[in-house]
Amino acid sequence: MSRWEPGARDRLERAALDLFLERGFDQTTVPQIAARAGLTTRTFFRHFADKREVLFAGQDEVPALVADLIARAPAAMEPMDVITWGFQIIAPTMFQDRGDYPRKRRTVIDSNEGLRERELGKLANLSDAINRGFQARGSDDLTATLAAEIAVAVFKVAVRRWIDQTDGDLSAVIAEALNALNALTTVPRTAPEESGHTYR
Amino acid sequence: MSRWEPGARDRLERAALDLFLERGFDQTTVPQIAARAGLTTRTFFRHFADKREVLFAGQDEVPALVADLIARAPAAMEPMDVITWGFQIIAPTMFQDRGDYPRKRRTVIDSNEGLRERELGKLANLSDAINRGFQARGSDDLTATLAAEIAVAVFKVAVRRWIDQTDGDLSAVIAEALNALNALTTVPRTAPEESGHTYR
DNA sequence: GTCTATATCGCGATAGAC
DNA sequence: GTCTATCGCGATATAGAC
Repeated sequence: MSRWEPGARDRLERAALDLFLERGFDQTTVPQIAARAGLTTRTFFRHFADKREVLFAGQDEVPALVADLIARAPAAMEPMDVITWGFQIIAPTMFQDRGDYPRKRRTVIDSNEGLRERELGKLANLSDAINRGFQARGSDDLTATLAAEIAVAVFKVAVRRWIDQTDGDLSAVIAEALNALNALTTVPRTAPEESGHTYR
Repeated sequence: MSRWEPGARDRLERAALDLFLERGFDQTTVPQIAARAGLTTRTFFRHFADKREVLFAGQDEVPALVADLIARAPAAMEPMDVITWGFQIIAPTMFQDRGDYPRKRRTVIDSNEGLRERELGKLANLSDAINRGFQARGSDDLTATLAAEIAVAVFKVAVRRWIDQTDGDLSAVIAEALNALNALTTVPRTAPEESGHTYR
């Protein structure tokens, strides 16, 4: 829609990922990324707040989408069921047809402390949105916060496992993680006690 | 023990926290911190990898300590019980006699995205150590990872609540969080089913 | 798009402890 | 002498200001 080549943002993302894989994140400079995309350093920073952000493009809309989803869940559903239900809805479409991209991206992120931190920050934003979603449904602060943390933990663990195993679909891995969580939290206590269990 | 004033590291930490509170994290420069501590910029970076690290001094030993604790738990204990047991042991001594420091520190960290990310990174290190600890006890990878995530989530939520409420002791807040977690994960499902529950 | 501040780090020197 | 903490200089890239 202008005199510039379209898809500048996209070209920057690709150039960056390629360079990160070729020479490492630290060894790649922003001028190098910009040059490979046929753009200037200034343009890079117009599109991305910092060098790390180029690996997290479009992720800032996710929290709002998930919040919407939670708001749409049947009102009577308990938090853990909302989580299970929500995963069933979004898992099938997540990371659809992204080819090698998720794996490459993970390789780069895992290789750098700063990138791992940035990813955790993005997940924390997601957790906050989920937290607010549950509070909007009437959960108390503590319950909503814990539920949000658990949802994100399951998501994080499942996605990593899904990427590690070349085959399989994400829904199955998520179901597996939810089952493991269930087993973990419902296992009989070493000191057996009644249902109204209380930690002291 | 030398011609230099001792406690350089300590002075840097104090100077940094004070300046961060006075003028904000971004508005504070490393030379300013060093100057207030009576040292040079170069010395600051010899003690701390970057400007953020000065707020996380000594936290790198925590994962190893927690791993030790997990290794010492009775072998028959299930993961969730190890977590409860572990909290009971360390909670009473955590943040003992730190006065205003935890609250001031939290104020600064909450005020800056980069600092929040760094904190999440530290907690991820803790989670990894716990994960390995559970795997060493024989838990499968998925169970250990989820248990570690849950432990850290409870810790994170509890500490924040403890800081927010001026009074109260940490043990009580942790117990409260564990109870909420228990309620969250054992609540009857909306579609009631038998004990060997499986998500699909 | 240009200019600039400053975070960050490599290297060599120095000063006292042992 | 060795070891360690510190300092001073200089270089570079990020990131924000203009």
